[in-house]
Amino acid sequence: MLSKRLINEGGPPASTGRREQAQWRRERLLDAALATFVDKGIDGATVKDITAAAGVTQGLLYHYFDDKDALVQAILHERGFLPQLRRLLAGAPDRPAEVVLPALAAGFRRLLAEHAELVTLFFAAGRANPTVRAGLQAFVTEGQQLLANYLAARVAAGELRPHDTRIAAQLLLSTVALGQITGTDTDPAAVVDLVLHGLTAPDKGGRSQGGR
Amino acid sequence: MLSKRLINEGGPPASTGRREQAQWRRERLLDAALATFVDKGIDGATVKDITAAAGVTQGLLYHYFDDKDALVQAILHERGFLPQLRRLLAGAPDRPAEVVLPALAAGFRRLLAEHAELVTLFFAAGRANPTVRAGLQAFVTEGQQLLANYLAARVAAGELRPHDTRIAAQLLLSTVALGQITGTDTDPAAVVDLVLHGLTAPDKGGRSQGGR
Amino acid sequence: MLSKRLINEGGPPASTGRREQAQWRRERLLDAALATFVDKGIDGATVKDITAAAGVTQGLLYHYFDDKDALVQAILHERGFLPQLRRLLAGAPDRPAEVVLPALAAGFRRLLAEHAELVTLFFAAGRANPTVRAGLQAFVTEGQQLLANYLAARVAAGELRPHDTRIAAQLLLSTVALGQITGTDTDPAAVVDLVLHGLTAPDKGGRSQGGR
Amino acid sequence: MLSKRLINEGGPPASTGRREQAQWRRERLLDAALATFVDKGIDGATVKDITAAAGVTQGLLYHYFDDKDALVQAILHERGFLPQLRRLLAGAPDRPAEVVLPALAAGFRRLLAEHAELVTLFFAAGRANPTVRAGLQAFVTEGQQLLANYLAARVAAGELRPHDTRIAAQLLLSTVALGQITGTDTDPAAVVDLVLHGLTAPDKGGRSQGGR
DNA sequence: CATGAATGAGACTTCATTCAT
DNA sequence: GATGAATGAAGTCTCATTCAT
Repeated sequence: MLSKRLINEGGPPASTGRREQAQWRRERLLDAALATFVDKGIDGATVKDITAAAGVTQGLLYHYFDDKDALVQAILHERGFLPQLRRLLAGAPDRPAEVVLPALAAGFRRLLAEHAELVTLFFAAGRANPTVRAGLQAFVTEGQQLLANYLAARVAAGELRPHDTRIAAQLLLSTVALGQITGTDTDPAAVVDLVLHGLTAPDKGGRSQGGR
Repeated sequence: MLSKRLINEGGPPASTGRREQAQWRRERLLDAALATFVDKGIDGATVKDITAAAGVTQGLLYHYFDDKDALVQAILHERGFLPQLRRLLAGAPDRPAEVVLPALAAGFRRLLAEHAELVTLFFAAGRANPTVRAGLQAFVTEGQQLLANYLAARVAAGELRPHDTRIAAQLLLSTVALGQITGTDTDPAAVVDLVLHGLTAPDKGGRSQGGR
Repeated sequence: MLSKRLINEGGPPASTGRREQAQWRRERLLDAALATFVDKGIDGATVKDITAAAGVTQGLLYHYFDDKDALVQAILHERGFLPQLRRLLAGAPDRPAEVVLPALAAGFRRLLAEHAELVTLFFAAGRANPTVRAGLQAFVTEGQQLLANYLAARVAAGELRPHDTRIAAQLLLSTVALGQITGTDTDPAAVVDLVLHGLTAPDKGGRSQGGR
Repeated sequence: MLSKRLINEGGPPASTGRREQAQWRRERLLDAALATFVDKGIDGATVKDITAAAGVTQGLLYHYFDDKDALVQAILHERGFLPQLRRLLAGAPDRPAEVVLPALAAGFRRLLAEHAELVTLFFAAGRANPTVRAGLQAFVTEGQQLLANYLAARVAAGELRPHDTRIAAQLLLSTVALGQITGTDTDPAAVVDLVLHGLTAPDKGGRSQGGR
C-alpha cells in the first residue's frame, strides 16, 4: 500500500503553459503507474488504480498512452537506466581490479538504489509480462557482458587468474542486485573482497599455495 | 506454449478405488495448474485454462480446491522442496568446505532442475502474488541461513577465513539459482572454485600476500 | 421500441434436459439479437440491450458466442434463407415466363415477408457492417444471377425478346424487395405484368409496332 | 480508405475576410464528415476521425455545429439534392413518355452520380440513424410521387395504358438507384426500354396483340 | 463425482463533449 | 477563432465462482 497517497501532491505547477502542464501530467502518470505496478504487479494494477494514484480520470490515460502496455513500455524507455549502466561498467580495462571492482560494485548498488522502483518492477512483473521480460533480458545480458569483458582484460593483464569471466560477472552483479531486491543490506565491498580473494583461510593454503 | 498438451494423458488409472481416482485427479489438476502458471503467470492463467489443460471442466476445480488461491497454496505445499533443501544444506559441519561445497552446489543445482517449474513460478509470479511471495521468502531465508551456519562452522574450524557468512551464502546460492532461472548453463563447480579461491592471480598475490 | 417486451416469455420449456434448455436459450439470444439489431441497428444495439431482451445477463452471451460479431454471423447463417431463395429461383427453364414469373414474384415476396426481420437487418446495418455487407452481397448476387439465367432460357426459347437479362432480373427483384422494405404494399403480379408487357398503350403502338 | 487524404488540401484561401475563412472551414468540415461517414458509417466515424480528415482539432467542430447529429443534419440540408430532383421530375406532362422517360432516367442517374457520397450515406447509415432515415424517406416519397404523377398524365393522354403508376415509378427509380448503389453499370436507356415495352417477344404476341 | 450453464463484478477502452488557455 | 487536455458515461469483454442437474 505504498501508493495510497496521491502522486501529484499539490497539483501541476501553476503559471506555466498548457504544454508544460500536459508534460507534467504525463510524468505524474508514469510515476503513478510505476508505483502501482510495484505495489500490485502489472496485471494486478488496474487502470483505475493508476489514474486514481495520479489524481486524474481513467480516460486521460488514453490521451497519453495507447493502452496499458504502451504505458509499461514508456516506463521501460523513459525510466530505464541502461545508459548509466553502460557508463558505469565501461571501466578502464587497464586499471587494476582491486581498485575498479569495489568502485564498480558500489556504483552498481547506488544505481539500483536510485531506480529501486524500476528494479522491483522487473521482479514484480517477473517473466509473466513479455514487455518487461524483454527489458530485463536486455539489461541483464548487457551488464553481464560488459563486466565480463573487463574481467577478461584483467586476466590478460595478468592481474586475475584465468576463469570463466561470465560466471564471475554474473556472480558479482547478481549478488549485489539480490541484496537490493530482497532488502538485505549487502555491503558491496564485502562482496568484492570475497570474489577477489575467496573464502579459503590464507594460512591453510588458498589457491596460490598449490591449488587443487 | 509448453503446456499445450493435456496433462493427464491416458485418463485416470483404471480399476482403482474411488479414493485413488480422486487423488489422481487432484494431482493432475496441480500439474496442470503449475504448468499453466508457468506459461502464463498466475494472474494470466484462467481457471478455464487450467481445467482445460487437466482435461476436466471448470466446476470440478472447486470440488478439490476452495478457490484459485488455495490452488496456489497447494502447489507450494505439495510441490515444494523445502525438506529436500534442508537435508541438502544440513551438511556435516565437521567436513571440509573443499569437499562439501562442490557437492552441495551440484546438489542444489540438481534440486532446482528437478523442480524447474516451481522455480520458474517463483519468478513468473514474482512478488505480485502474496502467497507465492511468502513461499519464496521462506525458502530463500532458510536456505541462506543453513548455508551460512555451515560456513560459520568452517570458519570456526579454521578452514575458512573469517568473513560475512550470510553474504557468502547468498552469493553461492543466488549465482547457482540465477544460472538455473536464466537458463545459463552455469557450472556449479566453477562457481564454488571462484568463491573458495577468488579471482586474484596466485603469483600476483591474492589474499595470502598481505591481506586487504 | 419494438423489442421492449422480453423475447422468451414464459421461460425455458420445463422438464427438458439441460442440453435442450441451453439450445433454447441460444435461440432466444439469436431472436433477441435480431430484433434488437432491427430496432437500433447493429452498432446501436448494445450487448446489454440484447441480453436484457433475452432475459439473461450480459456474460452469458459470451458463453454462446465469441463476440458481438460472431452473433451477427450466427444470425446470418442460422436465420438466412439463401437455400430457400435458390429453390425458388431455380425455376424450370422450359416453362413459360407468363406462368413462372408471377408465381416466382409472389414466392419471393412471401419469402421476404417470412424473414422480414432479417431483410430489415440487411438495410438497418446497411453497408456499415462488413459481415452483413458480405452476406447481403452474396444474397443479391446469387438471386440476380439465378433469375437472369431463367430469363435467358426464355429468350432462347423465343418467348421473350432479347434483352439485358441481368437488368431485368435486378428490376424485378429490387422492386419487389423495396416494396417489402419500405412497407409499400406492392402487388407482385402488377410488377410482373409491367415487366412483361411494358407501359405502352396497346393501340398506340408498343414495341410490336416498329420498336424504337 | 477513400478518405485517407486530407480534405482541405492547401489550407484556407488566403487574403479573404474572416467571414469567408470561417465559411470555408465549415464547408471543409462538411466534406470531411460526409467522406468519413461514407467510409465508416455514422456511428463508426468518430469526431476525431472527422476533424482529423478536415485537418483541424476536435474542439473546433463544436464551434460550427452543436453536436454530431447537427453535423448529419447539416449534410442532409446543405448537400441534399431534393430541389434538383424536383426540377428533374417535374417533367412536362404533355410531352410523350417515349421522349421524356429516357432523358429523365439519364438525368436521375447523373444526379445520383454527382451526389454519390450522399447516396452511399443513405445506405451506409441505413435506417439506423433517425435523422438520415427521415431524410431518405422524404426523398424517396417525393421522387416516387412526382414520377407517378407524370405517368398518370401520360395514361390520361392515352400514350400509356392504365397501370399502377406508383409501382411503375418505384420500379424505374429503384432500378436506376440500385445500379448506382451497387456499382453495377446499369444503362438507364435499357431500363426505360424494358419498362416501356416489356420483355415479351413482339412476334409471340406482347400485350398489344390481344392482351393476356 | 462431474458438468457446464449462469451470474455479477469489474477490467480495459472509446468517445462525444466541455473548457481553460 | 482555435487548441487539445480533461472528463464521465458507457461499451465490449473476461473471469472467478456458484449451482441445478
